[in-house]
Amino acid sequence: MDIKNDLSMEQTILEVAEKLFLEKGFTSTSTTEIARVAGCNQALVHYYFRTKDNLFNTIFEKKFRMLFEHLYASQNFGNISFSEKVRHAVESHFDLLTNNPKLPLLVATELSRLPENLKNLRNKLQAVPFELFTRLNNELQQEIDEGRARKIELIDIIITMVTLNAGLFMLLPIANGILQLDEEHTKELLAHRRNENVQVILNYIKP
Amino acid sequence: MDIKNDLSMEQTILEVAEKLFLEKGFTSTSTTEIARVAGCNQALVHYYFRTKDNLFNTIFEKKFRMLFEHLYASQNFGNISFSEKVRHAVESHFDLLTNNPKLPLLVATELSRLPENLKNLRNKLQAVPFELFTRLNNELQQEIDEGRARKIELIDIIITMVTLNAGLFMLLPIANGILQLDEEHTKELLAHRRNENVQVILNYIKP
DNA sequence: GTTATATTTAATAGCTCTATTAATTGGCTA
DNA sequence: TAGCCAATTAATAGAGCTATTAAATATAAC
Repeated sequence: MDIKNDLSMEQTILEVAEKLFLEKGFTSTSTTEIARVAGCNQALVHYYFRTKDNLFNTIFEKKFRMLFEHLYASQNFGNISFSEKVRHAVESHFDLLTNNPKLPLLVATELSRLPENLKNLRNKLQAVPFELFTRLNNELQQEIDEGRARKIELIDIIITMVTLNAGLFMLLPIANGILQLDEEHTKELLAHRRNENVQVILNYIKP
Repeated sequence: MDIKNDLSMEQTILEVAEKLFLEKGFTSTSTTEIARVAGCNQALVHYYFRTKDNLFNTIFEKKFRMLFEHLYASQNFGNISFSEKVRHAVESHFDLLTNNPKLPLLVATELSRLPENLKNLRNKLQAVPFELFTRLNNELQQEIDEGRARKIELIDIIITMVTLNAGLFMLLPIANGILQLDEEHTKELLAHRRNENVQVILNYIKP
């Protein structure tokens, strides 16, 4: 049905699998369906990746790593004010999710249901760069000392940002269904909420 | 293994099914396992509920309805200030999720993957009580007019509250895994975030 | 105590899924 | 062209799942 050409079949399988896992989760996606959509025999999926678990973990690890490393990477900016850094972090995180709207739900689902996977992932991730965390913490402390922020913990800012942004994308299909939004209005809603989420965080920090 | 007595077997099956569906989702839960945990023959599950879909929908509809009706019900308070009403709504929503921590993820997962279910649910729900929405909107307008709130839409307050609270519970297992929290520290985190989420919303509204 | 009714079980048909194995095809090289 | 290796397929074992059917057991009614 969905045969792709001019890509190696191994790559095609990976891409099809990623799409299907994101749409339907691990359990509801079968190697049989992956093969059907990729346009190859089902045994080929196992030839390249041996097990369904292997295939899934290959994809999942890459995506999970991306989410995390993005959080660090989005903070490599020098000479702007703290609140501009916060704005940039929120927007950058939001944009990442806009490009990967189904990822938060997949991550939440698969890690809730198989917490032991989280242990493996945790070991494979580079540790949270304490240097970065410390630096941001110092900047925040300075903001507080100079009266530009209320007394607040950095971790709470991060948790608020992540739950707010990821929560929106995880609940978006429901909001769409209830509010009966078409694609155009969904885009508008997202553009609007991007600004609102920035506002929520900035007001949260404001003294 | 988990045989329960002194309840009708039909009720036991319902309770076991609810627990398993919440833990593992629809697809990963089998009627075979439900029967095993309930301590009865697998055919009995189908005797009472005919299909797995039926059983799931019975449970899911009840839970979904609860989530919605709670949102309305938590707003039947007369003589307190608007910001106290907001605080109460956020805390009450948070507490509901504390008692049903796995529900948001189940709802998000199953409705994302089967959007047609959402249509059925939508019809079965009582329509959003416009009277309530209008009344709150009027109160908010008055707050804005009198300078106690900045110019803001009611729907944005609601979206912020729901994504913030539900997002936290959906991501909690991940936070637990990453931060290595035991049960005690998880409780502390939740108690803390309950206050923070109130603060986030109140600051979001503040002029 | 017998009969009707509700509850529960055993057995099984019919699927679909994962994973493996052996055979087939196709391209490249010597 | 023969031979090697990678890519691909056909076939299938073995398992689990849903749903149904018929039989067995318990419960209540008369």
